[in-house]
Amino acid sequence: MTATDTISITDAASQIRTGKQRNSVITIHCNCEVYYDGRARSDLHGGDRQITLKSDGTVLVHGPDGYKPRNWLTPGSSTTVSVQENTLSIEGRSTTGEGVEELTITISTIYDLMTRRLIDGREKELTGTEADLKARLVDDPDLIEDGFRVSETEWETDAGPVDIYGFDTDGVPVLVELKRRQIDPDAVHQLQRYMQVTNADRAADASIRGILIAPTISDRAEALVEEHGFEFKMHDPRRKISGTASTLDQFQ
Amino acid sequence: MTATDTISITDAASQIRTGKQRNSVITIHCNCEVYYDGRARSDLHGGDRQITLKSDGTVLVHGPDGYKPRNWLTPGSSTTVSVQENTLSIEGRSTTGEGVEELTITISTIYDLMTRRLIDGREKELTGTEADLKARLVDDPDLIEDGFRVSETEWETDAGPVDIYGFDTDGVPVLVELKRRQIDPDAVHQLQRYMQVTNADRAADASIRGILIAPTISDRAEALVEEHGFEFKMHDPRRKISGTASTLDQFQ
DNA sequence: AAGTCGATATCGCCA
DNA sequence: TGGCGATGTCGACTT
Repeated sequence: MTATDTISITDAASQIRTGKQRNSVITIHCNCEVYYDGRARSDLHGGDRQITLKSDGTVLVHGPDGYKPRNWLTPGSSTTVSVQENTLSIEGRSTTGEGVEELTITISTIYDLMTRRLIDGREKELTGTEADLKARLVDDPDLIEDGFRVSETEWETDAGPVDIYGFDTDGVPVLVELKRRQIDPDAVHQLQRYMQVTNADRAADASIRGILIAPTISDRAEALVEEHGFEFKMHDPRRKISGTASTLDQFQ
Repeated sequence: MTATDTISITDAASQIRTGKQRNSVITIHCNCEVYYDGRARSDLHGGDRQITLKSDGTVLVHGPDGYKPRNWLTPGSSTTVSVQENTLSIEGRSTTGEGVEELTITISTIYDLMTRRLIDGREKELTGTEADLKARLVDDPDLIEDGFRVSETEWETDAGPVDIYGFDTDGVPVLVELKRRQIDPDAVHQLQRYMQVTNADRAADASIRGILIAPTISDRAEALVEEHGFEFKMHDPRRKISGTASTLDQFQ
């Protein structure tokens, strides 16, 4: 046994090779450098990281902080392991995307290593998405506006699909743009383009309304909303839709 | 010792608590269910996963495949560990973002567990980004167009910052929009908005050019480019910029 | 295969 | 701190 609390390079190489053969997930705590060349190029200096080799070829190099990996290879990559004098190299290669991507991990010290065959389905129930919001509004159009009548969802135009297309109580056509997050200028411009191509198909003076539905709106976006004569309605993607501040009470 | 190759719930709880106190990264291979409630809501059924508790509060629940975690909490979250009859619960809570987010992991079996203090700086050299491309074009404007003169980068307009603003050999103003990836319709619309607000500040008949620079362009985007009278120039973010197909030879 | 768009996007920059 | 755009975005869905 070695004096330090680490795993020998040769032991680690053996375990990694066995794990790969068994389609196991391999997780390592180590000190390493990482070089990446592909869509971009990066040099990650020496440091302690967690390395994950998934059974679908994914490679993740995580630091001790942050949501995103410091470096990675996307699913479908292939990896090889090799032993040098005092280092263990893991070289990954991906050709699934456009062009070749390569990741070279040079490990100087291995603190911990574990391999395990992980079996997991993909079943996950997720609610609170934009699709859920749309479904609820279609199911109960009064939430958009009293007497609103839905004509079509994902209504195709030359500028792309409109989330909800319908008519108000006066029979005036309405384009509805949904966002589960804050409305930014892009969202307003998107609605603006829908309005343009839609109006182009109609009499020039035909009236048509544009409504944006989201939990919040940025200042710049709000200015654009007023400029274009659109309307903004608050909503909580987790609850029922609300009107603007002045009409909030009716839904409380 | 137990007959199966697993770790006892109480042992695991002890190790996790100790690891958290030491600001270690904790990595677990286990069978678990995960419930999330926050910006959305999700139910992840039982399966084998890799769980990572980072020293900054980040929680990641990875399956055996894919780049993205099945569930997660962003940095700054706090976690508590508790032991039930036959399960180990890790409950995480984040209040850093807008609203509260909660993640509940119920572990039925622990296959492997390791904790380690990982020390890593944030130093990483990355090249091939849009910023790099812009720097190279500013450094050598002839790459954009022979005789091009850069006036400003990130030039602020009412529609947002223009990547590069300059003049061609005839003194005609040029707005340049850069993308390190393919030009999509959004990018063309973005340039269109810059053109609009810029032209609004000038004589209505003042000429001004719009150039999009990217490695490729989608069909729909190309149609928009022609419609608006813009120009598209190919570039390889890793190499030197090229002209359109007809002028490619001059750079070969 | 390519295009398009949503995301519990995350992340960094700058006002 | 909020707004805004880039990301080696990823991933799902449509054509």
